[in-house]
Order: sequence, then C-alpha cells, then structure tokens
Amino acid sequence: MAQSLGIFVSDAAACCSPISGGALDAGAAGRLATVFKALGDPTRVRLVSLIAASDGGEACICDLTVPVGLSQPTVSHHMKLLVDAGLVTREQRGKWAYYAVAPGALDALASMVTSVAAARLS
Amino acid sequence: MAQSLGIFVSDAAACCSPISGGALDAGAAGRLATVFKALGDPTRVRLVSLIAASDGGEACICDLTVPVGLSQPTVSHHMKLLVDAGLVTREQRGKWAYYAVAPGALDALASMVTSVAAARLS
DNA sequence: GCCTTGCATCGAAGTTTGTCAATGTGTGGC
DNA sequence: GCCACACATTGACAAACTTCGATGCAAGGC
Repeated sequence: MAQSLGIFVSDAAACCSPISGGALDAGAAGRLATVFKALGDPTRVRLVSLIAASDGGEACICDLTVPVGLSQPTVSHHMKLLVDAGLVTREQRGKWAYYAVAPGALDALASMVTSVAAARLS
Repeated sequence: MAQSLGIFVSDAAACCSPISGGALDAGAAGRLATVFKALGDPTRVRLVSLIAASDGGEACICDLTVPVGLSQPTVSHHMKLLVDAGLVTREQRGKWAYYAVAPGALDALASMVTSVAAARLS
C-alpha cells in the first residue's frame, strides 16, 4: 500500500477513467477511498495539519502526542496508516523518526477530487 | 450533520485556522474528517463518481444498485451518509428520489485540501 | 557493557462500520 | 380501495477500526 500515492498521482495525470463513461472504475475508486479513509479520522487530519504547519515541515512522534492528546503507540499507529496511504513520508535520523507531508500528495488528491467534480460537466 | 458541508465551505472561505499556528483546530479537523470518512469507502467514491458522470448529473437508487453490485438497502444507506456529509443532495420527484452532487461541495473539499498543503509554505 | 530514550509492535477491549433480509412508508395507476 | 413500485428503516451479524498497556528493538550517552 506504500505506493498508493504513486498510483493515484499517475491516475491524476492520466485523468478520467477508461471506458465507463467518465465514472471511476472499481480500482481507481478503491485507491482513492484508501487515501480518503486515511484522512477519515479527526486525529489523522490533525496530525497531517500539524506536520504541514510545523517548523521545517517535519515532526517526530514526540512532537505530536501532546497536541493530539493520545498515547505514543496510538500516534505511531496513525502515522503508519498515513505513511501507508502515501500521504506522509518517514525518515529515520538517529533516534528520531521525522515525518513530513509527502511532496505533492495533497495537491494530487485535490486534483483527483476536482476531476471527479468536473465529470459533471462533460 | 446535514450541514457539515455548509460549515466547511465557510471554513474554506475563512481559510486557515485561528490561533494554532497554521494547524487546524479540533473542530475544523473533525468536520473535515467527517467528509473524508464519507468518501473513505470504495462504494461511496464509486457512487459519487457515477452520479457526477451520469446524464443530467443526477441519478436515482435504482440506477445505482446494478453498477455497484449491492442491494437496494445498502445503496440507500450509503447515499444517506453522503447526503449527511453534504456531498450529495436528495430531491424527491414522484416515486423516485434523485441524487446529485452538491454544487461546489467537491470543489470546496479540494480547496480545503490545498489549503492544508499550503500551510507547509507559510 | 549498561542504562536511557524514541519509536514500533503485540494483544486485548470497546466501538463503529458494511452488508443483508425483512419490514415500513409513500406515491401513482387501476 | 387496492395493488405495484421506489425507497427508507430496522434488526442482526461479521469485519474493521481506535485505543491502550505491555513489551520489543535500535541508537546514543555514560
């Protein structure tokens, strides 16, 4: 699942599904839903937002537990889901693991949403 | 919940949260997550896409059960979630209930996503 | 080598979600 | 009035999700 972002970025580039008359096929819908599901929890929306707004655009787990008010294992679990969805990257530097919003991931998501909306005008 | 769309549209207009240094507050994150959760299922992504791509931009339940391969009560349940999230509108005309993508909902969602991404550059 | 620190993983409990069959509700045609 | 049709609601059940405490693992400091 770690590459779902990669896949849906290229889908956004290809734009609009193959045969089904403008509607997304089951595969594209499934990959899109995976990303939406990753953002379908207030805590994870908060985490992405905190990371994006944080200094240098990156943060470690210890920076995030206090703002969201959850235990370290729980935050770690949420971060894993976000990484698996391709929304966030993880980089280990020494003892710390630095998380950052995956470059282009949110923009790609936004353009997928827009392209579904645009199907209404075709 | 029927007005979560309305709320988050105005949030998009106001753009970017109040105090927390660019990060979304819990309320905004919760409302955003509600919409994402509604799209966090392959079936519902498919339904929105089918409606958006369908003729006239609207469809009734009976048009949707076959493409998604689920029972009528299940599709009806999914549509209720989408309406509650403010992504889809419902209009009863005679025996049929016509569903359409809520005007501006997807665009508002896309711009919310973009604005979170933009927090990284502040 | 040993202890501390930051994070991941495991196992478990409680809640939520997706799905269906069965049933209810309202509209239109006869 | 009665029947057929389109859709919503209810009740039930399995699967998935969220959360935690406990434990494991790797890196750094002494």
